[in-house]
Amino acid sequence: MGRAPCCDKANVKKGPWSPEEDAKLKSYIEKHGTGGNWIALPQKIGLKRCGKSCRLRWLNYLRPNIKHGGFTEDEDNLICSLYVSIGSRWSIIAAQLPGRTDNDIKNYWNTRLKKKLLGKQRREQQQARRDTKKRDENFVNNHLFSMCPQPPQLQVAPPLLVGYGVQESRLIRQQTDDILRSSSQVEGLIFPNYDLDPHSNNNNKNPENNENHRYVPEFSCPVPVNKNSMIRLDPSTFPPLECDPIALNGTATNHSQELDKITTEIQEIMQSMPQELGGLSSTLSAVEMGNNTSWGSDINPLLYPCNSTFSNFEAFQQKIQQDWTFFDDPRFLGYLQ
DNA sequence: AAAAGCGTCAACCGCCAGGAA
DNA sequence: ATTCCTGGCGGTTGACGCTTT
Repeated sequence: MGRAPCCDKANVKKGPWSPEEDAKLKSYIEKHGTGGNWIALPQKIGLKRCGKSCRLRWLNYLRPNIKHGGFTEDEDNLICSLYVSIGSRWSIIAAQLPGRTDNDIKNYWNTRLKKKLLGKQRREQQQARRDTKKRDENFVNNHLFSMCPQPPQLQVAPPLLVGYGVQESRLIRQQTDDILRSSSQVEGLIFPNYDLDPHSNNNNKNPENNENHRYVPEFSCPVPVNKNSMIRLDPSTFPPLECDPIALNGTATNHSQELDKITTEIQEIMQSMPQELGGLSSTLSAVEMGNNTSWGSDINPLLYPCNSTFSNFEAFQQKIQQDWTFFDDPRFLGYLQ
């Protein structure tokens, strides 16, 4: 049995409000207030409207000092920045914009601002990718050795863990993310989280999601490597290559054994994780990865503890090449640029 | 000129939290 | 402690008008 309706739907008018209805509602509320009970209000006035409808009409249209349309540049900026930080909590956003209603702001965002912001973001990201690529090329070509007058002491560690790749099911990714998030041993991690993707329908529904995690825009991940974590999973545990990743999503629950194994593995690794994460300048290659590659929304968290020291760049290169051969795995094609 | 497509926005729907009974 | 009711909220719908084909 569903919930009882708040009013008798059959005897209630729906659709646009007439000027007469507006006048009745407005004059009553101006004289007597709402009486603290919207449901009872329409009967008192003699309006064949649902109480909720009256409330909405008053709050969004009839109430004094309401501004409609004509958003200023400042208001645009404020809405955008609030949206980025708190998501679609329109009532809170509206509270920062005198005279604006949450409904108006929501409509304005959905019809105009979103497109405007996304267009701007896309242009900035394209530019940032070009700039970063150039900067890193310059850095590697011209400055790396000049910055190290002594034989460079490059601290580097192989990736402790290698992330699940594009072929993995969403469920596995979700699970590993959840474990990483819930680990209190590692602080300051930034978790690329598709659930906070502003393009997603489900984003930001749960305020808890926003407390400690930052949204990392897709295709643009200037994430400091030392604040990330990387998971190495044994590629042999991955689903077979010929699996269609989309189909896999639908059947991921059949892989419960595999999930359990991965879960245990990750938990063990998290327990042995150092409190303080390293990640000095020696994480160059990883930085390049983060800034230069097309991670897309499948970006994985990286953890990069420093537990090795190299006396020269060649040794560093060699070690990196060994450790990162994982990425030659065809399953990660497209994962790196 | 008519049809199709698109953008806008008022209004509705359904869920949830919190307070009253 | 539980149930019920209401207000508040965010997502979605659909009417309307404008633009494009």
